[in-house]
Amino acid sequence: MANEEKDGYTPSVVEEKWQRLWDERGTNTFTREELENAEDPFYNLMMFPYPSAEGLHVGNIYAFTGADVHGRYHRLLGKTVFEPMGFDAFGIHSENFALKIGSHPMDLIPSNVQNFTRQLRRIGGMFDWDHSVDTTDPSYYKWTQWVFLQFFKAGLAERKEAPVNWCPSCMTVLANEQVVGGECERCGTPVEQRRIAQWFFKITDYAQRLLDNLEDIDWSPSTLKAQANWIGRSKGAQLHFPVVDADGNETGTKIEVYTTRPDTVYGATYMVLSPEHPLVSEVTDHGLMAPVFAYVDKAAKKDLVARQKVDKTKTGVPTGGSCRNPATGERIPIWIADYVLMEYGTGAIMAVPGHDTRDFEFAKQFDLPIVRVVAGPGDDAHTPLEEAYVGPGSLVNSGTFDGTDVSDSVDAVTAWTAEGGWGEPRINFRLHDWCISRQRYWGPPIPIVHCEACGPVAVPEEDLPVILPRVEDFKPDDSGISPLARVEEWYQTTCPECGAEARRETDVSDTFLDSGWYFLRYPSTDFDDRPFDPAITKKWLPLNTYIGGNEHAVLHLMYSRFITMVLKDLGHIDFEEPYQVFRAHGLIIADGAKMSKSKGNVIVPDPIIDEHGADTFRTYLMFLGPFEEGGDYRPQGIQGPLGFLHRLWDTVLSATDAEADANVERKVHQTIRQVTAQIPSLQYNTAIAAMMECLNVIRAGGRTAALAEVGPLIVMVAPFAPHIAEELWERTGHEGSVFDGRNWPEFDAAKAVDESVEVAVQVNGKLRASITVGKDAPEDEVVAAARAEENVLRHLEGLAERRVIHVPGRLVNFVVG
RNA sequence: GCCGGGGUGGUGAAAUUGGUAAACACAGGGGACUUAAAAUCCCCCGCCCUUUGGGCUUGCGGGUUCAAUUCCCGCCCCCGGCACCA
Repeated sequence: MANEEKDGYTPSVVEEKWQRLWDERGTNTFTREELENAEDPFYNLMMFPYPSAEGLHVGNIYAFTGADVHGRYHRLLGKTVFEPMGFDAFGIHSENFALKIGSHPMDLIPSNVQNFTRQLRRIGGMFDWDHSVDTTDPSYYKWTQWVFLQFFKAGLAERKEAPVNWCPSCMTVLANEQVVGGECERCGTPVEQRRIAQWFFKITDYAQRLLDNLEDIDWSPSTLKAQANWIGRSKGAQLHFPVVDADGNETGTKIEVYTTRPDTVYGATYMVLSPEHPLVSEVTDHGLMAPVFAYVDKAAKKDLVARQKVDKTKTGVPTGGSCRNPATGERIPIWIADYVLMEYGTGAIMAVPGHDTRDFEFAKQFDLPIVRVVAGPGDDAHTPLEEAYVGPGSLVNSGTFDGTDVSDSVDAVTAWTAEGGWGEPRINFRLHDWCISRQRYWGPPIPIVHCEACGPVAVPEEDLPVILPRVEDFKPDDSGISPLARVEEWYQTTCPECGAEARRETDVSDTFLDSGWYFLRYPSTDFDDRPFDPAITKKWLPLNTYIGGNEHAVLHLMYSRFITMVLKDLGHIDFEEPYQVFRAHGLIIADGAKMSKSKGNVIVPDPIIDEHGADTFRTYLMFLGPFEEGGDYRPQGIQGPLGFLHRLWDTVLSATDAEADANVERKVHQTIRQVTAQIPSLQYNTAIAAMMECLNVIRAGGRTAALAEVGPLIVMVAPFAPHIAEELWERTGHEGSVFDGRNWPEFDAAKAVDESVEVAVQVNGKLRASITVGKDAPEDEVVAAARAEENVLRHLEGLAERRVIHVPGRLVNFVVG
């Protein structure tokens, strides 16, 4: 073996032995009965990977190892820790990769999964391979389709038109990633928007609950913040602006606008409709139809990526039509501009250029009137505006509201608009309904049949799964929208309700639907007649810990929370938040950047494991920085943990049966205290440092250790280096696995107490000496000892002592002057 | 622009949330043991000076305090996410 060492520690031999024994003994896997009867269940999950052709890189291993350490620690506390692993293998990634290399995803995925599995076994993860999932397996996506049907039957899945990127040359829908500089990545034709019917899940119905529940779950603060921002609740008012004709008479039509600043309504000097707004043609003057529709057309031609880009200059056209501002009674013009989005609010705004930066910019561009209605400190009603003023102040030029502080003005003005019958309070969310349709091949078919007479009809549950057929030509091409729409023998069917000829839905569902419920499936993979068994689900869920990357802080975590909530409302489960505890891990940095294929700095784990072994590699990854922050991967750094494990091996195998030395024992118990406190809070780097320090004390001066001294270290190192821990556990006379039973060392506070402490002595805050005193020495004794130090005396000499500060066990500070 | 996270030796990083800044480790230097090498053990390792001592030092500038990496105010820079959300 390449890594054989003189001390007899050969990682590859030890690791192969224990990985084989774990498999043989079923150490990491549970039977259905074990899951049903577990006494102290602990469900420890990490986000499952997408099985790429490249295999796992060091960044993936880092995440999985950190989660595995957490799981193994709880196992050592005696819990039944369920730690499954699976594969999120559907989606555009796999599809595009298969297209690129001229292969088929149905051929690629199995070998990728096999390679991932091999790598995951090699790093010694405590994965229950008897309860794995692969989202592309019909036995899994059968239930993904079942989830869809529950939503459909509950009225939470609806079909509506939505814009997609459309390549007019290829006649196909493009994902945002396939639009390069506004052009189709394949043929270079400019991409436009097209509205097609798609399936949506009504997540917006749950927006408030998704927001409120954030209060009660234990997640990384940054993730909570990201979720709250994504939901984007804002409080304001919906106001109705009457449209007026050329003579100033109301036509009866009203334009609805949403605003978070109803208090600035006196400053609304024009209106803007989004190009897609239904009232565009109604408000436009006959003479201006041509330019207005040219503009609307141009906006539609922009692809969705370009449309969202913030341009320096705003564009727009006047309609010639106008509204009356109900606050001022003045007539104001109506414009069309694509800086107003149809998807948010009402698709129309009242423009307040004085106090909104975008409106200000637009007003300057088109020379529209700007009125000040908020006066900041030092301003009056006539102070000119050089830019939009959005700060605090009081209302001016606002009728009876003049002088009202802006902080109380929103509610006051909203109430006034409601009294006048032209407004009401309104809460808005930026969260949009979840479009789950994909006009693609590599996903689970949406289990719907379209019947001319009955409309969209659910495929009966007993007919699931709707199998994704093997289609050799799954490339999006010029024959239609979705690849499945070309497979006539597949989509032709009969209506489950009336029996007439009908057509299957040819869109597949979003990958986030696959990953939206997978945590429910793992404990129940022993059942093929139900998505999740009620008894097992009750025992094992919600999850105890979920660990994953912050790149999923929004979408995956939001969608899976939403699905869980709906399943609870439909009576399938009895909890609504799947992840009690979520922790985001940090990123591994290589050559100053996040590891990624495009940056070319990917580090492959296999050669490192070949050279040093999985235990050393794991320990190094956990040592190189705080787990939640990530850190720099430096190849040389592995020497530290490598030497540590070798020294541990040597120390344990040469240990005697002698009594533990009192000083060493104190260090050991201090270490137990620290490691026990730090592992649950994922402070792995300092926990490992503490163990290194402890071993240094045990070995100081080359002394021979007593087994009683090193014993606890074998167990404490086990979450990080499980193989060597097993081997040393066995060689020190234990039977079976260190992970069976509650083997975590007990902390004895009495044994950890230092008899004497070192106290810093300062004069005016500057360190002048350091003294050693008994741990409970009274203050006057400590101060006297401090004062007696020669170097302290010199600094006190001739100066008046004003104060003495004594922090027991830490310092004495003489304040003189 | 907004929201998060950061900025500490040659390097990765620590600091009990206001109490001796730099634990642990990498790299580097010196020594012991050894025929030799590896392994192991010991010592040095922020900067500067007039070196049994003294001064300076946690991105920059102020402040509070006996005491600030930690708290407050004002800046600069880096990383991640969102981005015309009215």
